[in-house]
Amino acid sequence: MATGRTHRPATRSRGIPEATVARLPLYLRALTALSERSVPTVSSEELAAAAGVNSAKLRKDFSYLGSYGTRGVGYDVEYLVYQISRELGLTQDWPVVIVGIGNLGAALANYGGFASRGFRVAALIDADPAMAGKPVAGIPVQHTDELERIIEDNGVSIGVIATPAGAAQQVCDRLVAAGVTSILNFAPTVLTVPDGVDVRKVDLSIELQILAFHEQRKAGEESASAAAADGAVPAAAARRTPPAEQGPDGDVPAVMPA
Amino acid sequence: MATGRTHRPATRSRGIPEATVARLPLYLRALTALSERSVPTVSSEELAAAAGVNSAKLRKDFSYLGSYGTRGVGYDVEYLVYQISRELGLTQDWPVVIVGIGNLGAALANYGGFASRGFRVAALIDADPAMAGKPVAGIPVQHTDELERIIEDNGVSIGVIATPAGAAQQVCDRLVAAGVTSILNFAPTVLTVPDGVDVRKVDLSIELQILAFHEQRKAGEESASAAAADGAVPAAAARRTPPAEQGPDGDVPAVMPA
DNA sequence: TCTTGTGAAGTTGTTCACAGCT
DNA sequence: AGCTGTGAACAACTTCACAAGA
Repeated sequence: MATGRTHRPATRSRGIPEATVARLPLYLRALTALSERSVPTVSSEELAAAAGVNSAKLRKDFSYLGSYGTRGVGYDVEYLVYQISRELGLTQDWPVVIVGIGNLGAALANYGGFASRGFRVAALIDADPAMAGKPVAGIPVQHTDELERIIEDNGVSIGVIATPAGAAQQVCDRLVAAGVTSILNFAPTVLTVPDGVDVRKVDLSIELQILAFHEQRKAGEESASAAAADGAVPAAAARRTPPAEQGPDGDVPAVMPA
Repeated sequence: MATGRTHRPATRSRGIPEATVARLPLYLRALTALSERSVPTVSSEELAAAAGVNSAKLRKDFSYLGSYGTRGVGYDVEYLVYQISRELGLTQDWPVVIVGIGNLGAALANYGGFASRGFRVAALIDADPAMAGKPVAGIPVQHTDELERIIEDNGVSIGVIATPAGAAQQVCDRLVAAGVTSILNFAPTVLTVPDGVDVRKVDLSIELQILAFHEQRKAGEESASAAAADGAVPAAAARRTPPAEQGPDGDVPAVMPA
């Protein structure tokens, strides 16, 4: 379970850094926008600006994919779109199931960007028998009893969990047992999965807490942390202040692969 | 290391690593669960397991907050809950506005975990006049025209954007102009903000694409990347395969502070 | 004895700066 | 002349391994 990182399938670029993989969708989005405006080529500087990163990072990222640019000119937009899509596996069809069709599940089912790239909502699954048959985003909700059959019949390998926290691990176990090997978890729980299964998590509450941390720092910039380590709960401090000198820089995980 | 830790935690936390900050909410959740079961103390090993990290990392993380543990014993659950809450700024009240009350915005408004820790939905805002006055999650939706007044009246410093991509930047600009300094962005766009404003983003599509990347790797483990860099689109490859030896290890950003 | 707290080593990610190609 | 691609320096983060202390 430790780092079994000794695979080298010979050819150059096996082993794209995770940080790079995480940015490829960003580049792809920016490139798609350029493509729609029929822009033929783009420099690392321009593309980096559109994606919100710096150009050195972008060039380094692309260097892991191969030498797809032209010195003195830039990158061919269409070609890059294709290469990145291929690298991400978006040239194939990914059937996805969403489990837990509450407010969030319904929102996800309705989310357009879903279908836009290779992803197809193969089924919506909910534990509430009253939901069964009701269409959400044009797709009839099916009961949890059908879960295993649906996974098998559709060759689903990616599952989205949008259930309450209490049900998430159990749903996860069933998904994995049925053959799912990638899970996107919206439930506020840590999921335990066997090796070989990826879990990514999205947690609103965690994101807000991280923002609150920085927000608090902005507020108390010079007010020394005098009454600090004690047990005394400080009476509500000032909430709004003029923005501090500088926001923090650098990205942060919100994710937990297995 | 940097922190001179002799007797008084005093100026403890100048510069908690971002990676650590991002994990504090995770620890807090695990601790809260223990607290509810009236567990008095917990070891780094146990707590790490509950939070889904390894114990060395957890101890290192806690060491940035101060020496809150007892050697040979572990950590006092209640005390740690308080210390982390305080560090994250959750001992104060954070009024939050949600802009864009579509499927997702409504889901967020209904999300329970919201209120559970210091966060309070101060207002829901939507551009559709037909929505105005309608209650969502018990809170009446207000029109975008009111945005600036709402921010001011409630001293809001955290805004959540759940609008379509096209409207996000404009909404963001207005939020910032009105005094918001932290933004959680669900719209699939890169937001540009002035220094001192934090942006975190949550993007379903990006998460799925990252999963697809790893999923593709699992499938083609030994099929050499023969027909690789060419322009030829490979006919849909096998989709399901037995899990590979090892899932990838290490976390990945899904976020973009400014 | 047991578990924390932490230097030191190792790993991954970012930025610099410039050689090399068009 | 301009822009990519990349080695090398730097910075952040993680893991190791063990001394210190309850």
